[in-house]
Amino acid sequence: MHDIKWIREEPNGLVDALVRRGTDEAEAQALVDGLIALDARRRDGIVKLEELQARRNAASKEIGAAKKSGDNARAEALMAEVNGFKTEIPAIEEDVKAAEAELNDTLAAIPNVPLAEVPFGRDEHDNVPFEPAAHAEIAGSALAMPAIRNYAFAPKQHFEIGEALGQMDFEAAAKLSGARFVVLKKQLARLERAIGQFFIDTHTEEHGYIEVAPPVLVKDEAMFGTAQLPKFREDQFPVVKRVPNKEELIGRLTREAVDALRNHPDARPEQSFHQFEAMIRRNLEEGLRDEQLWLIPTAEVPLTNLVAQSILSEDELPLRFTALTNCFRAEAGSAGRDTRGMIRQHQFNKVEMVSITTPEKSLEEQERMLACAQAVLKKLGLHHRVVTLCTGDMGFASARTFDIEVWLPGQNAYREISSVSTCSDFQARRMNARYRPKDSKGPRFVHTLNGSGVAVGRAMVAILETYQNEDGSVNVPDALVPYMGGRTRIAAN
RNA sequence: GGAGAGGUGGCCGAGUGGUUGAAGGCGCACGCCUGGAAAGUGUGUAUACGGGCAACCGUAUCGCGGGUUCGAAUCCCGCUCUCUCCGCCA
Repeated sequence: MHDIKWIREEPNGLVDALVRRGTDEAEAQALVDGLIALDARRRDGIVKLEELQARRNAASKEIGAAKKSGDNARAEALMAEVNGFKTEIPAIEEDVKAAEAELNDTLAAIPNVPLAEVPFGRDEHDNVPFEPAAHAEIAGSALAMPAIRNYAFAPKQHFEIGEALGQMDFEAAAKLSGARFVVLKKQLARLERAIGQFFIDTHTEEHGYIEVAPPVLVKDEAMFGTAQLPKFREDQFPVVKRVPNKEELIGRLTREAVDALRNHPDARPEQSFHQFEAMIRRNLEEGLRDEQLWLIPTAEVPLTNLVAQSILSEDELPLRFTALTNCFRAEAGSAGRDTRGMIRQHQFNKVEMVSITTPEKSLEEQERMLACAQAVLKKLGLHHRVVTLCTGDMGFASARTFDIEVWLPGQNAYREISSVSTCSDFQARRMNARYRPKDSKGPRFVHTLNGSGVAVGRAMVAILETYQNEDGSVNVPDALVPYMGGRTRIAAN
């Protein structure tokens, strides 16, 4: 979410950012002009409103004073004057609210500004190689990049391997849940679990992350904070807890309340019951709404929102959280893509890293986080490369993103296995997450970063394809052997 | 799910319609006192939005939303969260 003050003062900053992300220039200009007009309308309203409120408050105080001194005539006169505001104030209030709501809705759908050094581009073909630089100090980052293995046979794809082992069952999953799910069995089920354990242990024990076990169902506010909502609603899985027999319930409760009032000794005239009934009904309808939660698409959502609505002290930063969770994605726009195998599922496990830092430290932290993600891949001996996403390929909330693409010999291709982003203060604004600088000049917004550390399902895909043998068995990478009960090889049975 | 109690500033806690943005205390900051420190003492100590070059001024905020009123922390309604007891449950 952008600061409207910044837009007001530097409208071209946002226009440029939108154009770099691929918006047509005229369209971007119109959007920004609209924002500025809404902001002007809102502020004009506020000035008028506050003027009236100030007069009302002053008069009310005088009324109090007049009544105290017994000057009833004066009190009456003031009350008559102030009565005039009773329609004027709410009308302006409503207009300010409407302008503000429209302004916020529009702002909420505008993506973050890419950092100046992010390469311009339209899509993933314009991404550029990333050269590892400043993050050599991270444990594991000194390990050499695993080489691409040579095979004396044609390497198979992971689903061919898994199905031949009898331990990866897409048909069973389809029976239970439909397309884009998988059932793992035996050693592959364990391998999946082992990979997650290994990742999270590495990040907590070697990289200083705090392990978190968060809810995977979250409220609208959390999804708004990390910017899945409102724009990407269709990509999410909603979970609704319905209020049963709502209409009947509201009717009954309203009747009971009205009867109670009617039977009250101080019951007022019949007319006031209708007003009362309307109010009760309105409140009940507001209060008994179906409860709507969302399945998280990534642990970024709960982890980042841990700091929502808070003011941290600078000493606490950086905060580094990690979690192993299920992730749920509707994959609404991906019909036909990656339909075979485990690459693109509605449900998968992922280890996520989230850092909360000061603005000064966020770029450095992003490289550190990238190194942490690379470290687990190197320990597994998985060849990969890193790219800096171009402006056109970056996510909505990101100011700069590095993708790690792991080598899949069966597919003969690099596939994304981790995405490491700094969101600058974009999410922090949405969730009002701030910190108090040491030289306290009032609170500032934190910077939030997130990165996969890494996707468990895709890591398993890479392991199966990388460590496959000609006989269909798969070697267990050394780092995972302890997590596999000492087993060094996965074979049928 | 049922019954009850409660939610006030960084913390504790007063406050049932009229200079209460909020007493008092603790904490914190700065000063005085002291050889230095403790004790003592004085002053200050929220956030957001809007206006102003600024000093500063205005508005809003006592869990959240709505209502009554000239005026609400205070009265009414709904929701929510916390605590206690009962029930149910992995």
